[in-house]
Amino acid sequence: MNVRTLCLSILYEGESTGYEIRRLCVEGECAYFIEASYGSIYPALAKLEDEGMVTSRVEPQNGKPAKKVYSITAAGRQAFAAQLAEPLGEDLFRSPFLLFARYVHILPRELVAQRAQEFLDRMTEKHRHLEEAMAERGSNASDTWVINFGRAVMGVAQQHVQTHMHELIDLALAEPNKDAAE
Amino acid sequence: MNVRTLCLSILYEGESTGYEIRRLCVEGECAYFIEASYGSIYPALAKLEDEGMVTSRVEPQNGKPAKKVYSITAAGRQAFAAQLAEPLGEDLFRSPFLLFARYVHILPRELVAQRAQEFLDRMTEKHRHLEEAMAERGSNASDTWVINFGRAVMGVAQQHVQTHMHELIDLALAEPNKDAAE
DNA sequence: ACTTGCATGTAAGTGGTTACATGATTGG
DNA sequence: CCAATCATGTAACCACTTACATGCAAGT
Repeated sequence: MNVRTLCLSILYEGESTGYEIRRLCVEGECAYFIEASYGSIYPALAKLEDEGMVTSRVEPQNGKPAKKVYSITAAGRQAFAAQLAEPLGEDLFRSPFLLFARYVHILPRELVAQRAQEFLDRMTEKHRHLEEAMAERGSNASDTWVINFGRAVMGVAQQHVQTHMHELIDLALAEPNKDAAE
Repeated sequence: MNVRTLCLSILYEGESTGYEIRRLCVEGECAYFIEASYGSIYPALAKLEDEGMVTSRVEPQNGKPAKKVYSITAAGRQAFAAQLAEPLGEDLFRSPFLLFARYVHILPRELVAQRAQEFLDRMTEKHRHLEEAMAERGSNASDTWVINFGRAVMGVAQQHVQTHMHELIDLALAEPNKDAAE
């Protein structure tokens, strides 16, 4: 979905700031994987305030710059629920690596090995992250459901790459003469 | 990646037209899941021709409008390979349904059941599509690798939803009085 | 008569990202 | 002294989507 809805969903759970919302998405607890930058979050929050979906208060901090804490309003909650009731957009999976993988036969073996390892590392990291999220907190039941879905999917993805990456690497071009160079 | 690279990747395998490229993506064989509309494909092809990455020839057809068949050039092949050698963008998975799922406790049971079913149907369809792609054609080894990855992931995704969707539905709001209405 | 499929393309709009601007404080 | 973290925001840019414009032929 869009950043607007993302903001409402986070504020639905409790007060937050633009900075924190961004952190939640990038490093974050957001198990359903979405990313947003400041350049989209701050304008979205400002617009939501304009529309009366959220309110803000400035909270000074000692040693740190003041922060603008946003809270969702009744209208905001209603708008969010209405949004969820509307037909959902399609789920999309975009993988530059899988495009890369289709052309390993024209690429040097070394590069393929490196990219495959990087892909595996990212899968492993995401899986580990979800395992952690599960173990840590007493999240509510639906959050748990979402995390478990993610765990299941990431689990096989990681395992599949781990056990089959060498097959992909073997399809790559013979590495350009390394010994001959020296 | 971007539409430009997408076009090069398809033309790398053989001649094609803007119309066909779009069909390949939307309905298509493109196992690594990407979508693009005419509004992005046609300009991308025109620009690639400007840059000498592709050439085109107009092919009249009887009963159908003439089509513009594009072919990749040596420069195009080189540019594509160079593109693949560059650091890959991150794989991203965006699921409106998983956002929806986190808030089932504030949504009517009927709606949740419907959306969950729709989600399952889409998973099943995608999985079936990959199974078909595998069975059908004598695709090359790297394409097969990519399809197998997709099959593995889609397989568990589908199965997980199938076996656990009722748990999610049970978390929904009690359905608003239906019998009382009449 | 109307819709669907084939086929190409443009213009306007959207929903973002990247980079910049600012500034205080803490830690290496 | 420099980098990083906290914190907010804007402006320029980008890729892509949606809707429009055009047109012919075959099927219903």
